[in-house]
Amino acid sequence: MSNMKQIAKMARVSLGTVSHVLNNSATVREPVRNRVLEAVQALGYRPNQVARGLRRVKTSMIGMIIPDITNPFFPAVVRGAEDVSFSNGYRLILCNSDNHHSKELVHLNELRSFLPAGLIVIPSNFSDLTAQAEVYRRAGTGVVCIDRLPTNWSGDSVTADNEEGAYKATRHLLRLGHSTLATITGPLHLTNANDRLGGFKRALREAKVKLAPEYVQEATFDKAGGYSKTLTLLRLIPRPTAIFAGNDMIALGCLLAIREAGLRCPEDVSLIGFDDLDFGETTNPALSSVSQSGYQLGATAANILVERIKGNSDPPKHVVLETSLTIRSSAARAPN
Amino acid sequence: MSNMKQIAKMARVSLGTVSHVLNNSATVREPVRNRVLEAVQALGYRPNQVARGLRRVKTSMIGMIIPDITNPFFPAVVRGAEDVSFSNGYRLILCNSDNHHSKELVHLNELRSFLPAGLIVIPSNFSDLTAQAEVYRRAGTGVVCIDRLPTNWSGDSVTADNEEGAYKATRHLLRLGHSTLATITGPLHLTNANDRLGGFKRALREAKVKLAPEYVQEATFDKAGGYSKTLTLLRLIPRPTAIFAGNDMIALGCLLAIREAGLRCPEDVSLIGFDDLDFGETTNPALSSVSQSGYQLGATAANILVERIKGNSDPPKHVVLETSLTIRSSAARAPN
DNA sequence: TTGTAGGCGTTATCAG
DNA sequence: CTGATAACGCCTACAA
Repeated sequence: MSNMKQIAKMARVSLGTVSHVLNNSATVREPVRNRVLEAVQALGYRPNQVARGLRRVKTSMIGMIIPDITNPFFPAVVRGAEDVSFSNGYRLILCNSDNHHSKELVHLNELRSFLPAGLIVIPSNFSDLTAQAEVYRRAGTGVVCIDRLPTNWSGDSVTADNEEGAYKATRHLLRLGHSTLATITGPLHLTNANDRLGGFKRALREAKVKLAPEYVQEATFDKAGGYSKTLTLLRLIPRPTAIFAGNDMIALGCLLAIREAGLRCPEDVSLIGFDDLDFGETTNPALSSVSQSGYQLGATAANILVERIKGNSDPPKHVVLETSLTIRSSAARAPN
Repeated sequence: MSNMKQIAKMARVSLGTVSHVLNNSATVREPVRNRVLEAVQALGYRPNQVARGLRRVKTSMIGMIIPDITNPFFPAVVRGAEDVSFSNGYRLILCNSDNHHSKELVHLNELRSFLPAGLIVIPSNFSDLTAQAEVYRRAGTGVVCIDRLPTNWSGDSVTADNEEGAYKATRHLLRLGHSTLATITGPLHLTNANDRLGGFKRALREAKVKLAPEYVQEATFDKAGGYSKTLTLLRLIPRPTAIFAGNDMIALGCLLAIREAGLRCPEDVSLIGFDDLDFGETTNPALSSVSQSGYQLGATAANILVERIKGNSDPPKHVVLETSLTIRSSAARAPN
């Protein structure tokens, strides 16, 4: 790999001049400039990112910490972030926290020594990142939280409009004539799970539909959680005729449990999920779901970071992305 | 962030000594050594990875180039790679090639300037990485190809036993009494797609079952590909009673097309996929599929890389991972 | 407009 | 066993 010294020699200029034309840090006369550019071409020179990072005290890498890339909601988020990072000259370092705050902290701490230009994090359970983010901020490194917010978060954030999405889904159920509704939420210490519950409750309140506490079940954001809590719900009297699931994985568990209980979806119990993951199209019945763009979540976060890196120091941004209801066949009119 | 100079000052030793205790590059007397370690503790020192990388001409990052993290087979691969990388002190830089060889080359070229310790790549379409890999190899950087092999690849590789997996699936179909079989393959210039076709053909040959060329359809590795080629297959006379799909995404498309043609799976046409992705459990009918571990694919590759980094210079390794048949309900006895 | 030189934090070589 | 010191490749005052 060639370096600036070789370029300088070949172009018969000094090292500094090479740097100047490469970074436009000083106007260099055309002929000289051209000689440098030609040498760069000839040697296939590319700046050594590591040396540059050391000198600038900031590399062109963006750290991304997510719970688990294996969870089907996250790949799109990562892709969105990677795309805008890449097109702005940044690379993504991917870290999985498995939703453990301790692992998240390890990543946060260790990533610092890589001098990333910024950080995108989907907080783990019980996350409080105030202290760590402050360390980064002091080093001039932006941190943006997405999808859910850690406690006390006051920095940049991008989230979906979870409350509104849940509200729309619940209204849809209500309009279909359901009056015994239930919900299986994600872990309620997660802001997204909690906001969705809020939207669900608001819709019921507005429709003056009662909600007994047993009809709200908290689960983990996965199939197993949805499955077991659905079994619980289906034993209730009166049995709910509609379930709003905190996300599609939970909804998948619901579907399994409903089938196993010898009931039919949507004839006996209607179901709406959240996230609108790909598999929803091909479940039986096809899953109605609140659609949010994971891609946009990641892309928006990366964009904010790029702005911050460029020097934007506006007060923290809190972007809230729209959600919409995708109607398929898992929600139908309430049985009499 | 503290640095070695501060450690040295606090421990009243020279910079070099600090380096020696940190890297065990020389035996340092207990008391001195302890003073250093204490200072490290006290200041919460962590080596600056960027400076270290510059000096060593090698960072502790592993580059990973995959087609698209959004394709449901790849997240597990990435996770496997990330896990063993992380536990060995390496971080993963994730790049998406979208299966374009040109984008893959851009990544390959640009990643060099980050001085990665190694590279894991799932080759794109029509990939020939010989030249690039040679450049890396000369720099002492290992490159391991996984899942499918680029043309002329002679370096380290990890793949699934695609031929054997396809063979098992086809045998299963044969044993169920099918005699008019068809397959929808992935793009046949991809080694994995081609190997699967090979296994399919071998099973038929051994069973002395004829295979007319129209019963082999090549498609892209996705739902759309499976859908349109299934429509083609179902128009054939005699209509195939069993389809072996090149992967689960294709199988999903098959399912849709079969349904749309007014036929039933598995009563009218049996179906087996490849990859055994999560959604296969919840399609209707649940999808039988050849199971391969994406996680192992990634983890094994990372392990090879770690060995190479440690200095292992054995001849290229070609690890082939086992595949197994997961039987669910999409394949049944042939209709009379 | 161009060149010079110091230093970013580490590691490695080589004296002592 | 420990300490100086010179790189690694790049950027940026500052000088010329």
